[in-house]
This record gives sequence, C-alpha cells and structure tokens, in this order.
Amino acid sequence: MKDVKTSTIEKMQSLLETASDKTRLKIMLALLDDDLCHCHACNCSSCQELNCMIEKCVNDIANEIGASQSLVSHQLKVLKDADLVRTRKEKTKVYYSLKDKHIRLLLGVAYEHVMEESEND
Amino acid sequence: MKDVKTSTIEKMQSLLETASDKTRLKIMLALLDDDLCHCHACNCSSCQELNCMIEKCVNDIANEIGASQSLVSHQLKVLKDADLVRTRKEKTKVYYSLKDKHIRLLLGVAYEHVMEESEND
DNA sequence: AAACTATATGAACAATCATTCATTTTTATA
DNA sequence: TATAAAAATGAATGATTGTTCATATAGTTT
Repeated sequence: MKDVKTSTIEKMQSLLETASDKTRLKIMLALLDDDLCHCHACNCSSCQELNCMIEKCVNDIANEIGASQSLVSHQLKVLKDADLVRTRKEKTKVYYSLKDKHIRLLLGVAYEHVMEESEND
Repeated sequence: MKDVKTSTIEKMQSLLETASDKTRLKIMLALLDDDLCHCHACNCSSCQELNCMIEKCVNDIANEIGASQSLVSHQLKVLKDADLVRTRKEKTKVYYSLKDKHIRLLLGVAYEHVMEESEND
C-alpha cells in the first residue's frame, strides 16, 4: 500500500463505486453487448479490439434494460462525470459508448470472477 | 447484454460494490502490498504468481491504513461475506488475504485506468 | 411558429450503509 | 483462575444516494 497515493485510492474508489450500481452496470453491459468472455484479461490484439465501439442512444438503452428514460439519463450523467463513457451527438440523439479498454477489462474481470466463483485459485 | 443472466449481473454488482468502499479498498491494497503495476491484466505466469499470498492480521491492517480495529473488523466481515478475502486462524490472531487472482486483477485494472486517465484509448 | 422527439434537470423521498462507541467472545499466558 | 490480547458484535446515527415524478431544454420537421 505504501506506494499508492491517497488521490490514486480516491480515484480507484470513484471508478469502482461508479461501476457498482445495478442500473449503471446494466447500462455498461448494454454498451458492451457482446460475449463477455471475449472481454477477459487478455492482452492479445484481437481481444483488445473486440467489443469496443458499440454506441447507443439514451432511449434505446432505457428500453433494452427496462428502465425509465429519466433514470437512464441520470445514471449516464454519473457515468460521464466519472469518465466511464463518452458521448457523440447526432441531431436530437446522444450516443453513448464505453470510454476505453480498461472499462471493458473491468467488466470482463468481474464477469470472470462471478463465473468461476465456485472454484478456488 | 442479452446473454448475461440477472443473477450474474447481481453477483457482478455485489463484487464491484464490495470493492468500491474507501476503507475496504485500503484494506485490499494493504493485502496486496506490492507494486500494483505487476497486477495488471496480463496472463503471463510471472504476473499471475506475483503478489498473491500476503496475509495480515486485523490490528496490523488497522494500523497500516489508519483506521480503528472495529471499523476494520466490520469491513473485513463484509469482504469475507462477499468472498473477496479468505482467513486463517493462528492462536488469537486471524490472518486475512485476498481470495484469488480475479480480485488482484480487479485492483490492477482499476489502478491502470486511474494511471492512464489522461490519455485516450 | 407550432408541434414533436430526445434528452437533461431539479426536487423530494426512501432506503441503504459506513462509522463510532461500548461491549462481548475467544484464546493464550502468568 | 485471573489478566491480557485480538477480534467480533450490536446498536445508534449521520450522511449518501438511487429512484420517481414533473418539468425544462434543445433540436427537428411540418
């Protein structure tokens, strides 16, 4: 722990906290929208490039995860403020996508942990 | 999202939520206690084996992160219930360590994201 | 301009949860 | 058995936050 600055811990906490909400997690999974197994902790180039650039607008996300437009918009703002997603405007719609590979990796690692929960290390 | 079961999402959420608390994050970093850069998302065997089995008792963790014994004990229980740490009893002391490689990877990915926050994907 | 679509925002409420303080349990030792 | 050390527990509280409802803003089309 000695080499990790306080500000770094706070940023790590912010990242994990932002990712840990049920609605926000569903939103991010909707923006991944591919086999999560391809998002595991692997450095090979094909894995790095997979599932990268899927983007969806607010209403589509809301419909897909079965949540209200207001709730999704609120939580997308939280995700945006915490830098987990990026946006692209086109006419009246705003398209959201995951920010970068670390976010995909985070989801992939969490997914793998859950999937292999029964076995030990 | 279509292939991810509800129960899986709930478990992923539980994992992330448990990891996202400030005190619990400090505890886990204290149980990692090595260069976090070695914990990144790499599958090579040396990385897999690094930083694995450090264990510390409750009081030592409390002193290291500057928190009360009661608080650390409470939060260790949360970590234990969520299966993020394991325990080993020896005399009057209880030694805690991180559960498995996924937990280390999770911390590593979060750390890398924070470190490379300024650059884009 | 008016009507419509998509998104964002603000207030309010309910519920959750991290922390503290005091106490208890368990194990070891004098 | 009494004392000390280490960890766990329970109650209480203060603060945070996810969600809903209603409304506002911005851009588009007729």
